[in-house]
Amino acid sequence: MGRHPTPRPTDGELAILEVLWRRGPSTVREVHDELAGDTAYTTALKMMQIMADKGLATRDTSQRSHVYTAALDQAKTQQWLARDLVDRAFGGSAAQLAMHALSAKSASSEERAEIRRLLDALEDGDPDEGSAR
Amino acid sequence: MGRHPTPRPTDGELAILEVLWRRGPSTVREVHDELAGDTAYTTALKMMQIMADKGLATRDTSQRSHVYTAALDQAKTQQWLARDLVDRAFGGSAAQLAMHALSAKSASSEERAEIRRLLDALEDGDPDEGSAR
DNA sequence: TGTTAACTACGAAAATCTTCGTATAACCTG
DNA sequence: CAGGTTATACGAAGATTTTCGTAGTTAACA
Repeated sequence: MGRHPTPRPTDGELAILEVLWRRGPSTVREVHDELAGDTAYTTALKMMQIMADKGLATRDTSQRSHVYTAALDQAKTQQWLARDLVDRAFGGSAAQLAMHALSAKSASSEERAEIRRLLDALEDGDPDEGSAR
Repeated sequence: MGRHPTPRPTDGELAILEVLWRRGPSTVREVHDELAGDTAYTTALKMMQIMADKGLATRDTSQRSHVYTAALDQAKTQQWLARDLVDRAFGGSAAQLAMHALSAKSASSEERAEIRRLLDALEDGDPDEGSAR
């Protein structure tokens, strides 16, 4: 089974995942109704079927209306998307991505404080780790 | 012509852009030789032609061997990729992306210090801007 | 109970990505 | 200058993404 390393979700899939995260397990109808765009019902259906095939979502087919659930929670997915971009475009440096993101779109002072707290926590965690691999 | 909003570079295109950034303006042969994978010369050629069509790269055809140049420098591209991911998967919050990236792949103490300096600079720039926009 | 409504499955089309083979044209070299 | 080398152009195939229409099935209800 799933010998795939789980592919990166496409834009369309990400939009559906967002609905699943917000609503929790949902039927195609429920997801389709929340999707902003004006796509046909069967488009959402097909995408969700493909997502189940790929392992991006799981589905319960015990009822007539199948119920889909995101395979990974939002935080885990965000983490993996962040790591993926770090590897593909930032030479593996998370700090580089963090800084480019903050430069591109600045954060509120509250968010900045939160980042400082995270940095403090990392500081405690490993006082010095250099650019380990 | 190219009235495209400049599409996101694909994985293959990003690999080529990385070579162009490292080497500066280069011919297809030069890029192909540096590309890790064992793809055919004409594959690199085709991709670079498409990149020129899309506006990801420009090319000088005055010589027999055309010379390609990345349209955007690495920093600008990284900034736009970061912003793009922030919008697609982090609800527009750069801070969220920054934190997920740092959690997924921690940074060295030196990098952490650099991030603090950036935060300080942002602090000065706009003492308080909340979640404006 | 016979229609209508709601669902899933299937197939297919248009776009884009990635991969090359082949055809041509231009350049060197002896 | 002939023959081999190196470039670009073109076209095409297989995969994937996004989009639906249609078909067939199950459920609801009047």
